[in-house]
Amino acid sequence: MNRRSTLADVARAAQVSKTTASMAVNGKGDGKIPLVTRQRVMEAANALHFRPHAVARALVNRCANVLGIVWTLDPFRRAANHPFEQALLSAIFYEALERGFNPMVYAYPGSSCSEIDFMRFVDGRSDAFLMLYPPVDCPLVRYLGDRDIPVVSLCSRVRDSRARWVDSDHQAGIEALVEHLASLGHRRIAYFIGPDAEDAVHTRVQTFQQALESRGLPFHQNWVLPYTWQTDITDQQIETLMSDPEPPSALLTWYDFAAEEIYRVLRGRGLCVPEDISVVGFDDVHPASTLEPPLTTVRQDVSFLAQSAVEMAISAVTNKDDGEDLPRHRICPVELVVRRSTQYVV
Amino acid sequence: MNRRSTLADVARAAQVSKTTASMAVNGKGDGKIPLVTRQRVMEAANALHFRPHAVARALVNRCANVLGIVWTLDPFRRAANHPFEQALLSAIFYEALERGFNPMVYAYPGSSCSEIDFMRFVDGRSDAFLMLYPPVDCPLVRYLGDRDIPVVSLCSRVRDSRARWVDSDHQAGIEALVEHLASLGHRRIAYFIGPDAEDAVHTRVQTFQQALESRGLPFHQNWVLPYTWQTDITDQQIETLMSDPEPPSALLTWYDFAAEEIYRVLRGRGLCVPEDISVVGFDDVHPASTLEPPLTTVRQDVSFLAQSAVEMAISAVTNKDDGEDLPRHRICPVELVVRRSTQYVV
DNA sequence: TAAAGTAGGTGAACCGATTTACCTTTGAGT
DNA sequence: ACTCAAAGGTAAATCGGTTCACCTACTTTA
Repeated sequence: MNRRSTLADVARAAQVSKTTASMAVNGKGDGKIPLVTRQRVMEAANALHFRPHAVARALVNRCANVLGIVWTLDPFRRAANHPFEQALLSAIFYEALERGFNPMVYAYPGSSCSEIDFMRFVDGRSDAFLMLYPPVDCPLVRYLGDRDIPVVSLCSRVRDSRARWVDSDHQAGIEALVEHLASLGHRRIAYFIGPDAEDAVHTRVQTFQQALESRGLPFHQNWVLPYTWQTDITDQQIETLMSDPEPPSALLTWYDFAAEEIYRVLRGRGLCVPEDISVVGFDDVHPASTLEPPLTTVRQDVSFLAQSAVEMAISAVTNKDDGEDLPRHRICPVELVVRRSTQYVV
Repeated sequence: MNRRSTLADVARAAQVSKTTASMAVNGKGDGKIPLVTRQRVMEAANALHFRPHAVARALVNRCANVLGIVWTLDPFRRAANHPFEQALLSAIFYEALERGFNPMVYAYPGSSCSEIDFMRFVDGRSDAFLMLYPPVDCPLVRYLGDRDIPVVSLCSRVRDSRARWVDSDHQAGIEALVEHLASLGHRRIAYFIGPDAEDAVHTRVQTFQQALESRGLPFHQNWVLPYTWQTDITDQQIETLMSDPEPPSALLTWYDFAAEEIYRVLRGRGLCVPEDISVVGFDDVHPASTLEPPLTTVRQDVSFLAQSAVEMAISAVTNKDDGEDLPRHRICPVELVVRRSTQYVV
C-alpha cells in the first residue's frame, strides 16, 4: 500500500487514454464509451483502489465542493455554551455532507477585522460560506460579496444585497407567545432580551410591543430588560420588577437557556413557576423539556434552517453563472410548544 | 473585481519570473533575491490583491494543511447534546486554526462501515484525522493506517499501533473522587456508568473497584449500573438501590449531564443532595457549577486535550518521513473540583 | 463511388502553484 | 588574461485530474 494510484495508472492498466479513463470513472460520455470499455476501466480502478484526488479535481473544476462554516470561536461564546447553536452546527454539517459538500470550519474574525484576517477566506478552499449570526452590517460579508463568493447568513438578516439569508419567523414566534399568555389572562408581561448585537432582538422587541398594543395591553419600555448572563444582575432586575406595585405576571425570556437561569433566580426569591409567575422561552432545545416545570417555548426548526441554508449555498455555487433559481431569503416557520411553565393568571 | 489574480499575474506585473515571484511571496530564497526585487514583487502582489490559491498549493505540496475532524453526527448523539463534546470540538477548531490548519468535518460512518464509506476520507483533502471517541477497534482507524494517513484519537485509547491518542487520566479522576468520598466517611458507593462502547468505561470501573478495595470498602457488582438516558429506567434503578437495607450514601455518575438528571430523579423521590446522598459527576462542564447544589466533579482539561491532539496530528503530518519527535500517546491530568453536592456521611 | 456521418477514442492544453536544474553576469583571485 | 565562484534569475517539469479539438475507421446515404 505504497503510493496512491492516479488516473494515469488506471488508464495504463485498462489500456486506454486518460481522457477515456476519466470519462468512464465519472460516468460521462454517454454513447461515446461502450459498456465493455467502461467496465474494463472500472475493474482497473477497483483493482488499484483508485480514488480521484479531490484537490486536483478542485483545481481544474474551479470548485472544491467545500462549504465554509463561519462561526464565533472566541472564549466568551465557547463558555456560553449555546445548545441551539450546537444543534444548528451539527445539522449544518450533516446536511452539507449529505449533499456531497465538505464543511470546513472558520473562526469569525472578531472586532479586529482587517483585510489580513479576511484573506484566509479567499484562498480557493471554500466555494461558499455559511455564517452563523453575523452582524447585519458585516465587513466579512461585504468582502466576500466583492469577490463574488456566495454567502448565506443564518439567523441574521444581513443587509448586503448580494448575501442570502435564512432565519426563523421571530415575528410569528413572539406573536404566538403573547397570544398564548394573553389568552391565559396575562396583562402585565416583561421581556428579558438578548445581546444587542443579535439581529433578532429588534424584530422581537418590536413585535412584542405591537402584539401587546394591538391587544390593548400595556407596554413599558423599562419592562424590556437586557439579559446579561450574570446571576446577580438578573436577580437585581427581578427584584426591581417584582417590587412594582403592579408586578408582571409573565416573563418572556430571550431563550431557553436564559429561562433556566431565571427559574433559579425566581426560586431563590421564593417565587413559584407558574403559580406566581409564568415564564416562557425561545428555541425549544435542551433543557426546555427537562426543566421543572417543563418550559413553554417556541420551537425553531433547526433541521429546516440548516437544510435551507445549505441548499441555498450549494445552489449558489452550482448555478453560479446561470439564472438564479432559489429565492435568496427564507423565513422558516416556528411552532408554539405549550408546557407547564405558563398558567391562568389568578 | 473580476477574476482572482494568480502568481503569473504578479510575476508579469513585477517583471520577474514565476519562480522569483513565488519565492518572494513565500519569503524563501534568502540571499538569492535582493530586497529591491522582493519589494517590487510584494507591491505587485498587494496591488493585485494576490492571495495564493491554497488548492493549487496543496496539489503540488502534497499537503493540504487540513485536519479532518471525525465526529458522530447521527441523530441520537445530536439529541444527547453532550456539552463536553461541544467544548472539545470548538477547542479543536480553535487550536487547529491557530496553527494554520483548517479543520474539515467528517461524519463518523456508523455501524454500516463499508469500504465505500471510507473512501471519502482518502481523497487527498485532509492530511491527518482527529477522531472523537472512536471505538478502540475502529475499522476506519485501520483503513487510514493502511494508507499511511496519520490518525489521532481523542478520549479513546485505540488499539491500532499506528494511531496516536490523547486521553484524560481517568484513573486519577476516579481515584480522587473515591478518596474524596472516603475521606468524608462514605463506605457505600454506587456508580452509574456510561455506554459500553466508550473506552473509558472499563478503566473507570476497574479503577473504581480497586480504589474501593484498597480502602477496605465494599464493592458490589450490582452497584455498578448502566446509565441509560431514560428517566424511568434511572428512577427504577434508584428505587432498587435505595430499598437496599443498607443503601449507598454516595453516587458516582458517568458525567455531569447524567448527574443533573439524577438530581431530578432523587428530588422526585424526596431525597436531598447532599444531606441524604452525595452525588459526584465527571467533566466539569456546564451545568456542573450552576446546578443546585453545585456539583462536585472532576475537571477534564478541554484545552489541553484539544491542544495536545492537534499538535500531535500536525507534527505527524509535518515530520512524516523524518524521525518521529512527539510521543504518540498523551495522558492529560485532571483535577478534583469540590463543590456542595458532597458532604460528611451522617 | 464520393460525401457525410458516427462510433470510439486520443493528444495536449490547462487549472495555479512549487521546485529542480540550469543559465547569465559580474567580480575577485592568481 | 583566465579561472572560478557567487549573485540573481529563469524555463520547464510537476502535482492529478478535466476537457477541447481533433482523428481514424467504419457504415450510411445519394
